[in-house]
Amino acid sequence: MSMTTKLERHADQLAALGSPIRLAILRHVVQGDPEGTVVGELQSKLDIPWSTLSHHLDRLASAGLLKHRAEGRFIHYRADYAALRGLTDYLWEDCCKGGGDNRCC
Amino acid sequence: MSMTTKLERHADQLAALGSPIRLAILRHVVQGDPEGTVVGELQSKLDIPWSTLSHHLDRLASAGLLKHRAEGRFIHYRADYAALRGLTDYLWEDCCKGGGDNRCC
DNA sequence: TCGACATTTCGAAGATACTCGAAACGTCGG
DNA sequence: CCGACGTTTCGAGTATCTTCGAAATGTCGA
Repeated sequence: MSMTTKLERHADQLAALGSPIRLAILRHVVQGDPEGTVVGELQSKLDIPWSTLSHHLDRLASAGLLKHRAEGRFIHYRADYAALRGLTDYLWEDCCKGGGDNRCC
Repeated sequence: MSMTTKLERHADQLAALGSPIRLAILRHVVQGDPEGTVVGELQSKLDIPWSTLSHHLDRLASAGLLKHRAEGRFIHYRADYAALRGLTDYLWEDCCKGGGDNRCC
C-alpha cells in the first residue's frame, strides 16, 4: 500500500476537481438524482466523447469523490458527500489558530 | 479581458490547490498570522527552493486565493477568505435540488 | 445465440505543468 | 553609493495531463 498523507489525498482530490470538465461532471452529479446519474446522461448533457468522459469519471472516482454502482448495462455515479465534506472542511481547518481578530470563519 | 465562466474560474482555483506543495502553502497561510505570512517563513518551514516557491505563490495568487502586500523588502501573503468561501460553497451549490431524501446537506 | 447498446481500455499525439539553478531586481542599512 | 538581503524572472529539461478514435468488454432483449 502506498503511504499517503491526508494532505496528499486532499491535494489529489482538488486536482481531480481542477479541470473544467471534471468540475462540470461533479456539479452535474451533485445537483442530479440522489440515486445517481447514468454515464449516458452526462455524455449527452455535457457533450464529451465517451472515452474522454470515461477517463475523467475514473479520475474522480479514484480520488474518492464519486462512487459508482452498476445496474444492468447502466452505471450510476453519485457523489461521495462525506468525502466532499471532508475536503471542503479541510481547507478551513485550524483557520482561526492565529487568535486575534481573524475574521475568516 | 478574457471571458471566463464561474465554473472555469473555480476549476482554476481547484487546480491551483491540487498540488501537495501549493496545498501545504495555503494551509500554512490559513493557519498562520492573520496579518500575513512572509515568503521567507514559508521557504524555511516548507523547505522549497525559492524559485519553485515563488512560482507556486504566483499560481495561488493568480487564482485569487492569496493576496500579497509588500512591506519593505518583505512580502506578506494572506488568504483571500472570501474567495475561499466562494469556492467551497460552490461545490455544494444546489445540492439538494433533486428533492427526495437526499441527505447531502 | 445474435445483435444492439452502454461503457471502458488501448494507444499515441500534443499540450501543459513541475522543478530548480543562475541571474536579475528592488529595497534597505550604513 | 554599496553591499547584503528578500524575492522574482528566465530558461530548459522532464514528467504528467488531456484528448479522442478504434477496438474491446460486458449486458441485455428477442
